[in-house]
Amino acid sequence: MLDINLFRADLDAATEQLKRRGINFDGEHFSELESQRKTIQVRTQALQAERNSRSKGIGQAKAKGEDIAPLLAEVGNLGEQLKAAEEELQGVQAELSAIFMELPNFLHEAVPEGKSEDDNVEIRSWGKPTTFDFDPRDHIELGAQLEQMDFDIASKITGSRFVTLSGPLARLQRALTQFMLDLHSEEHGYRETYVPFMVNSESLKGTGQLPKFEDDLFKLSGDSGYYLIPTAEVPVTNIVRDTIIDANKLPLKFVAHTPCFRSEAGSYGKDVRGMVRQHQFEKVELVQIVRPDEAEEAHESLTNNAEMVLQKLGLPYRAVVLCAGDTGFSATKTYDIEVWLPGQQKFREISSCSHFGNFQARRLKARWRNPETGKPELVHTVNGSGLAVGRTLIAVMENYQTEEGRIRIPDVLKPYMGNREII
RNA sequence: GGAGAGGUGGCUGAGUGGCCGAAAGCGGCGGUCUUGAAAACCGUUGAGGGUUUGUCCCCUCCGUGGGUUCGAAUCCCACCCUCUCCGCCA
Repeated sequence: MLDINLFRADLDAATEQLKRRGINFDGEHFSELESQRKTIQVRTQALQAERNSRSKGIGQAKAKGEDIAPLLAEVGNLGEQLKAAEEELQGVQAELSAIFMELPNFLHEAVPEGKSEDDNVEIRSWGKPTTFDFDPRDHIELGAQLEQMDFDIASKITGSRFVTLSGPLARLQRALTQFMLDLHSEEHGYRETYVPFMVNSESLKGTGQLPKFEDDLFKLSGDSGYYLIPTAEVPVTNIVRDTIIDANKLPLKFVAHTPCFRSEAGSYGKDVRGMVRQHQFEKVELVQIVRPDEAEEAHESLTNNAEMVLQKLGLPYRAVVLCAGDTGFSATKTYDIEVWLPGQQKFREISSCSHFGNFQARRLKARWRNPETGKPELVHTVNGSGLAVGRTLIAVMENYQTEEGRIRIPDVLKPYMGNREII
């Protein structure tokens, strides 16, 4: 959530910021609500103060054994006035809060202007797109030929956008997961974390998926109100919701492997074939909770941590900074890492690393105690995929394929594959 | 699923209608003492918001949401969570 004080202090500047997001903020409506809020709040608090002092007076009179009947009569309809004022205030505050809950984060000044992913800017690349002396197959064909990846069976079991893996290919996905978890926990200093795969709506509000993006989520029936997680970011970041963290505990660095569930509403016709866009997929997620002055650096290093997975796997990739129109709701700046997929002859997103500033922290009430001020202040949050396991599996399959349609095992995965060389 | 107990400040824990934002202890911070440290002693120490910039005043918060009352941590209702026992069960 954005800081309402930025809007009070300089409404024009705030409105300008939102324009970069393509949002026309109704400043007049806001100002009107704000002045209402001010008036009503002052009145409400004055009434509360009066109630308190009169009640106190009655208490003291009673303690002295005086007759309190005249004092009670004086109170009159104060209670009713107060109740009305409190309800009015609540109404205005709810309206303001609803507006702010739906406003996206301000963009970092380094974010390039632009409307779609075509306007993202490459910042670096690693490796060269893999070349073959035969026509490379895509993962769908490879998986089918190996008889270890089946979309038809999955659609029978459940529906479209699911997959079954079997045999060595299923193990390869597990190997990738293990490899990533080990790399980040042993070499990059993240704490391995296991979390619930279902969350309540408070957690989803905290990280920004709700209230605006309910359609992208799977909600459980029944009265729990729980949702399947769209990413481990939700349960992991909510670890620090409603807490004040000691300065010496920061930064907190978590790595978690979870399945992710996304309804992919609005993506009909996109990546309908194959494992690129599924309702269920595995992901290893990196989350950092940091001091504000260390956030930029944390974002860079977290992105590097994610890239290291691809380097160790020997998969060519490039990193881009997302343009204004492509940057997600809660993020102030996002780097996407795109891996080379020979089957599509394209770079495809395999990780998205975002810096949220204090946007999530404000919703989460996640704070740290700044030793310099002695006061609780909002932390900053940074996270990214490290990596999307399903897409990494695809990338390994397509980049490591042989002419016969088999898959060589990257060196770093061999220990996790019983030293197997090839599938 | 059934029966019972309980949710209070960073922690432990008192508080059954007004003098309670809340005892006491621990912890934290500052100081005295000390060559230094410990101990001891003294002081201090919740969060959010409003008004204002007059650092004076005011408001809210004792699991959450309602209610009763002039007045609620305290009484009533609903819900959530934790613990114990029984049942069922990976």
